[in-house]
Amino acid sequence: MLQQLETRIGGAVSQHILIRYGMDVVVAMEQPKQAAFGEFATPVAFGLAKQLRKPPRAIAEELVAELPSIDGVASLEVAGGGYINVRLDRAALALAALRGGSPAVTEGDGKVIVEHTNINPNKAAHIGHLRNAVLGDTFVRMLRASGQTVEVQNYIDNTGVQVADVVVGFHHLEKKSLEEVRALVAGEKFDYYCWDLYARISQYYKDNPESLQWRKDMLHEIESGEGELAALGTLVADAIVECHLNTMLRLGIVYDVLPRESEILHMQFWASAFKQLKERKAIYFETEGKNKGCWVMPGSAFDSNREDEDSKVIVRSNGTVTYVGKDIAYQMWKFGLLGKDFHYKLLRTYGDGHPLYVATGAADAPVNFGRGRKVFNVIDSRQSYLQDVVVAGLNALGYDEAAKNSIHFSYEMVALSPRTCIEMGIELSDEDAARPYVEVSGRKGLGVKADDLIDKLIDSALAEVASRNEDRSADEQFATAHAIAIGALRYFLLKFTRNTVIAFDFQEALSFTGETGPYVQYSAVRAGKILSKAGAHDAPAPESFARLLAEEGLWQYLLAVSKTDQAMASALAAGEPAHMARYAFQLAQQFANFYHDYPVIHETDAEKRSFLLWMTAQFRAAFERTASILGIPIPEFM
RNA sequence: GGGCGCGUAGCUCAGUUGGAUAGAGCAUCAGCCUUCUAAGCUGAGGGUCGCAGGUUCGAUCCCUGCCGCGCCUACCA
Repeated sequence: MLQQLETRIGGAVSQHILIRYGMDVVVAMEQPKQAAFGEFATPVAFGLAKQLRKPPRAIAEELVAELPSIDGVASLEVAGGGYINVRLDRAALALAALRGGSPAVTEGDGKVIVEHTNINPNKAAHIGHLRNAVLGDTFVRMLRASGQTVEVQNYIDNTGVQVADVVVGFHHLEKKSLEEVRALVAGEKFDYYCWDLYARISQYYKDNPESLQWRKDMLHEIESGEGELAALGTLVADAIVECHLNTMLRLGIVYDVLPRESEILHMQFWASAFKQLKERKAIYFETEGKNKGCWVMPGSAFDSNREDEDSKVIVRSNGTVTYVGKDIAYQMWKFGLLGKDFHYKLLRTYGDGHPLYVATGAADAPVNFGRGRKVFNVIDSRQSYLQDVVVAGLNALGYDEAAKNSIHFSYEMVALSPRTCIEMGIELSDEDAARPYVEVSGRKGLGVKADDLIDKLIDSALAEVASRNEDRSADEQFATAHAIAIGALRYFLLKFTRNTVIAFDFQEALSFTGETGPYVQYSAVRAGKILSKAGAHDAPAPESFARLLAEEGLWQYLLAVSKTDQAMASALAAGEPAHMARYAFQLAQQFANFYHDYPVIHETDAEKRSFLLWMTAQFRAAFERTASILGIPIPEFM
């Protein structure tokens, strides 16, 4: 509601400038550095100064004197060299909050598709995958909270090189039969087993380059979809997908549909895309040079600085399509531009009844996916070049709208701090030890597994919870520890802006104090505790608002809880879940101060006590809304 | 070589389309638990916003050059 007020004030000033000076300007509203300057400020007079040939301060004074009164605004003041500071009508804001201002919801005009996670189904998920999934999931929650219809896709590359490599490992290195691998799948931590096997086969290739032929042959077997080895590939990939879904579920991350590469192949999505690309001359057949015999996209199509010689191979000389080619087909499908569709079957139903479908070749479940208006691909920034090629493909096909609405929601990688590498017993070269971080590598088996990290967080939280809450049952303690682990992990991954490389460090990730998820949870729990202890209470008397809000501290707290929508709007506009996380932290800081300054339950002034309880409830509501957008659960106790 | 990104306190990072005295956490030091949970609160120290120019009334932010670092630049994904 503060959000709407800000827009309204900006609009009123803009309107007045248009009438008074005949100038159409956008009035920027900002938050003053100091609370003493008021709630909003605009430097609009500075911008007008040059054109009006008047000092900014004179213009500001003119504006303040002539502006008609604005609803919800108590006063306007000129400050500094020409700022216009806005002071709000405190009681009016409180009254609006009491009546329950509706959260700002933008009307969605079509489905938004968010694709995230996309882990190769050949080994356990690691910390880098978690950043992708948590960013994607949080962004989805933000979009949904703002009223948009969102479909969450998790693409499964179940026929790619990485799966083939692990199958090679099972077949050639371990000489295991389908049945033997089936037994492994039924056991514990199959994804961990594959993690090690993948590292082994990668090393084996390195030591025995001639064995790379195994990989080529295996890819053919898997792509054909027939025979024992293809069955082995399916077994491995499906089992690992289950592991990943379970890992993500621990963090509250769920999906709507899993499109799969195997279906893209078998349903010949690529053939349709290939036909269109050829017809529209988006790609051409290279007859000379290093790419002779390939279908390529000219470099100038996806990068204006490139020469056409820097073309990107889409179809190899042996006739097989590259990943980018398949990705173009998949992206076309997302917009409903391919003229083909998957069929689906129900893969699982989540605890809350939410169904998850997986793509299949034959009709089964009567559901539809795709046909999005806007598509966000959550993919790390190392793949920006490939994402450019995909968009260029859409452009070349004449799908300008789709190209414009294809958004690479990029983020930097998660690396490991040298200290953490040493803790994990990873040997570092002198060169690596001197760097600020060390890149993780699935091939080397170098990385922090997601489940290990979650386990470690739960253990650490449980020790703390148990020592503080001896009277609680083991189940209750565990539930809280789990919530704290999720809160700590999700907040840790969200507090960095997207283009910051995270140097993962156990000590920082396991911290529960300071700017962390548990700090936010702790504040929310404390607010809940006050409310439950106070029991039923009446709404505060509106007549008391003016008196109580004259107290600067209380006014600042009311402002803080009223800023959730603003934080959301900012986070959404910037595409930065980190902004939402920061707001959650600031809210927690505000509550910590409130908690310290006002002994709510012990307040003797009845009117004030009623108001303080109401304020506590406002805090609690803001926490619940914000935490749920961040996917951070609030435990019953801490 | 080219493309993209980064460089802000001892460390890790924010910094709202250019705006008022550049912020937070950690770490360090000094305080605060018979009062709704100390996973907390208060205070202190700590800055040439990589360097040099330019644009502007005003630059951490925009432009140019330079220095340092990272990623990408495959008929891998």
